[in-house]
Amino acid sequence: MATSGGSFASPIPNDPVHSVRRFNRFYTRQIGVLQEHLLHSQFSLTEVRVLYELAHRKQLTAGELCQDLGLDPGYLSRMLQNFLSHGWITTAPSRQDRRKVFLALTAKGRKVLAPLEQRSSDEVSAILSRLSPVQQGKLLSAIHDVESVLTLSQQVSAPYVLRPHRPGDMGWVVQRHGALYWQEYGYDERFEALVAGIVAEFIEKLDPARERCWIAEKDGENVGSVFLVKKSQSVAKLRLLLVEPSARGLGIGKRLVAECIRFAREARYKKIMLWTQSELAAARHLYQSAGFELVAKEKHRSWRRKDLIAEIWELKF
Amino acid sequence: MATSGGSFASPIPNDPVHSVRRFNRFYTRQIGVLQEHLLHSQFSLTEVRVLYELAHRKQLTAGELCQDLGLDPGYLSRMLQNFLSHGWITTAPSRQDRRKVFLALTAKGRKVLAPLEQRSSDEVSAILSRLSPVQQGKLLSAIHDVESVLTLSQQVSAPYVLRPHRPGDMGWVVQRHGALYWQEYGYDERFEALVAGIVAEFIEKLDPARERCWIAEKDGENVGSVFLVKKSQSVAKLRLLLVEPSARGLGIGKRLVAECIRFAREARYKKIMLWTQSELAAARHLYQSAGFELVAKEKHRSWRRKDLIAEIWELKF
DNA sequence: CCAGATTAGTTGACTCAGTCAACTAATTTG
DNA sequence: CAAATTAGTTGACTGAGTCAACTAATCTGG
Repeated sequence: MATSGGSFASPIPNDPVHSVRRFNRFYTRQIGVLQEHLLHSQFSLTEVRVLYELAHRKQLTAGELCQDLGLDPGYLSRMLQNFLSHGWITTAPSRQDRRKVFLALTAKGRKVLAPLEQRSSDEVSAILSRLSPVQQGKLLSAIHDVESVLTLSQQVSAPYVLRPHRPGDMGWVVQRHGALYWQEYGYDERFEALVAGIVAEFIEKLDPARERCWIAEKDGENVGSVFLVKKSQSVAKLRLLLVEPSARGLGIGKRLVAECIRFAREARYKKIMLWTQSELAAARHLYQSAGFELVAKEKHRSWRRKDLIAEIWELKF
Repeated sequence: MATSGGSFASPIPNDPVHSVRRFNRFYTRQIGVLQEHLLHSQFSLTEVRVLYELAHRKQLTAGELCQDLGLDPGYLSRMLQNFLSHGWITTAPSRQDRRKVFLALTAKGRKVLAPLEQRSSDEVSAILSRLSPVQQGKLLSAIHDVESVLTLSQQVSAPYVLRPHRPGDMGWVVQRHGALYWQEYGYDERFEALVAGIVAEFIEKLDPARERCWIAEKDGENVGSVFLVKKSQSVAKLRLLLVEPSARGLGIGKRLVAECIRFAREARYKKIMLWTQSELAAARHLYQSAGFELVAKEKHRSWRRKDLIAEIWELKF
């Protein structure tokens, strides 16, 4: 493995971020050295990754490869045709969906991959063999710790995705607004009816170029929503921001608001306005952080509540 | 960070090579995710690496950047000119060597780099903040272990390089052959004289297209040698293979022989032959492993030794 | 001391890994 | 059942990086 620059015996900074970033640079170099033999193979790194996946998974389609390896479909298509022409893979059309083909490595394909796999193993083996048993155990234990800590952390707080709305979401938005605002703030079913009217109008009059709904999804479940709707040609409205309690603290709300703002700018609105209640502290904080300004307040009695203060916030571009 | 596929709780294979390779794939994905923001910056990954080095080192030349980052000089040249035109770097010609220029990041350059550095730190910080203090400590301890084990291992067995001969090497070859063969096998100074004659003829009659000497160097010191010389148009001779005792066991001898063979093939010889003594067990094993075949043996008395058996080995292409 | 070799960096021409968009055929959806 | 969407293909292109020839400066050996 390539030697890292400078003496390792120098004092380790206490800053964990610095330590992790330095480790990342260090390990990038290790991986670079290990992969160097691939640069001298007949395959590019990406080709090796594709062959590797084909060797280790069954019933694989091109679409899945694109998804999992982050590849351009056109690029992969050409790569697979090249592999086919060399006889390294076979294709079998899916019976369920004749657009899809299942890909598999042939014996010949395994044969061309085998030396690369062997070489990769040999290089790691060489590294390990330079370590004493004690040092080797220390290394293996450490990489196991790194992997387990990070993997478990990711499982605990798996990332969420924002996606456009799809059938079923509107009902969910209405249902969850109704339930949560009742639970958390005591707003009665008239609030839920208001939400239902908002989403009905959104769907009935949707202008996709200038209006959108985002749903936050985590582990296959909806956990948040926000809408941007057109108030006028130059003014947009941000509505129905909601994050499930179980998904709070992950930055979902902030991200939903940011997406709204981004889209509104793209759509060349001059302003976003929104109507909220003074007691929705978390939401108000998000708006404030995003640059919205409070421009109006008004006391009102609604949804079986007698003490509400409505607020209007605006963000000018 | 991206979640790795499958459950981590599955039994860990006992094979250390497999574990390290899996960790390498895992960590490549982590690093890939961390670097993704760079893909959306105005800089390529390589540009960021160059800017980073300029930010953290002084008295840096283009040649040093090429050397340390493995960059093509022409490519770097254009990159640096681009940086210069944006005002991100300055150049100062060296007083000692007017071919060289010293490079430095300007305040403007630091300004464009700063958000990327900040973003990198923020991402690592986000990861760390998702960990409990206990888990964070575990991670930091583990990466420290990985880095220290591998770094110390590399310091102990820093890689060697093979390079062509340069002035001074011939004397070294003669001197070390003389000393080592006397120490290890009792060959007297007539052996050293033989070696001197071989290297003298090599230099005097060198045909660089078809003859070469390789010197193995480790930590700035010569630790091995081998020569390939022309016996006839179609036959090459491998001569003066030597590895210092302190550098044995690292595969240097194998590598020297392999380089000879590679070069001989390139030069379109049909055969390599060599003359060795039966008692040079390590060398004989290397030749055998490389495909050489023993074709002749002859007892002889030389160099104050009365019991030598000379052997002729050949490798046909 | 000087011609030839080597080095530091530049310029011209090129390769190819990967991107983007338009396409065809098949499937899904309202 | 028409329109929308999806899986994969094809055409055209970009730009990160390579290779070789170049200029100017330095080093080396005779």
